Amino acid sequence: MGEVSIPIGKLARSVGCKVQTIRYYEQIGLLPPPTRTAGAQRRYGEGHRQKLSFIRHARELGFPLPAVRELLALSDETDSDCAKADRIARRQLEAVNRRIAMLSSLRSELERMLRHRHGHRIRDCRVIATLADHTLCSQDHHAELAES
Amino acid sequence: MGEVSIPIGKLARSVGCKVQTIRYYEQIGLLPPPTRTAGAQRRYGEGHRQKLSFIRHARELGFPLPAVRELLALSDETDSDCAKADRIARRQLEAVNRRIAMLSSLRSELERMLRHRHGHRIRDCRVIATLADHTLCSQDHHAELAES
DNA sequence: CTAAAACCTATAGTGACTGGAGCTTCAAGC
DNA sequence: GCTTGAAGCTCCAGTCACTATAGGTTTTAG
Repeated sequence: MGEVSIPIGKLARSVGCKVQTIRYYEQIGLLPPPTRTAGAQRRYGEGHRQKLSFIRHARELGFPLPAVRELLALSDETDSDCAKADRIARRQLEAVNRRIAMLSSLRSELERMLRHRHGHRIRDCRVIATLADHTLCSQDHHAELAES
Repeated sequence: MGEVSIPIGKLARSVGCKVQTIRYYEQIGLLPPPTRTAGAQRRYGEGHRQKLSFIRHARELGFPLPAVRELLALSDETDSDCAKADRIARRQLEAVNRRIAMLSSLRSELERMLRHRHGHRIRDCRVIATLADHTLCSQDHHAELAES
């Protein structure tokens, strides 16, 4: 009853990913190597499951692996370098806010479409225009196109 | 003054992506082929810019290309097959809502961290636990782990 | 003590880009 | 109208984040 210790296949099913993906994350140093049985099979504990689940969700949300690595570091960095953790958290928070803003406008547009659809035949669907809007961008490639 | 007609480099800068990415999207049939000059260089109009901008944002939000293709189809499908467009919109709306929910909880956690950080030394960072939470998942790999 | 299911390593393949080589076209300045 | 450098072209190789396959070993249910 000391540890949970589940094999890789069960872990994979529990977070909804492939077995190879887990081994891949270990290989690139994103997930710490688990203990092994005498026959060299991987056995995972609850900590691993949480971390892996976090990684999968972050990836589904479109965070690139470097960002995931940073977010993971935030919780390991318990209080070693506060300023650094603070910077990371602040930057990721901004990224999260931008994503939420974009998703919100896409959501209203999809909702509008579904509402109007009931009244049949919706002329000019604005789904594209909604997300094409630049005002919520990370990069400032705005005013471009102005010159020449 | 009939059309806008910008070259590929300018288009790339205006949406913040690489020139090659645009050519790649054309190659896989995501972006319609533009007109060409006598010397075979691509010239784009405003419609292309909007579509491309949409694709980039959708990708940044983590939508896979097949989903992007569907969303693009929504606006082309002006009223040819309402029922189909309706299904797509409904399904994508659910995906959007799940994403927003996950991002919202990640946001509160990051905000909490930044608040507490001011009072120095935040013990146990819960960023991981926040996104590790399965209740917002698309897949139902929940109750797994129960058997055996 | 089997035998099927799950695991192992190693390597190759895929999707979505990204970069580079080698050549051509465009457009700004003379 | 000519030049010349930036930007464009095609084609192909490389990267990132997985995903699949081959060929063999370990676990575990019966």
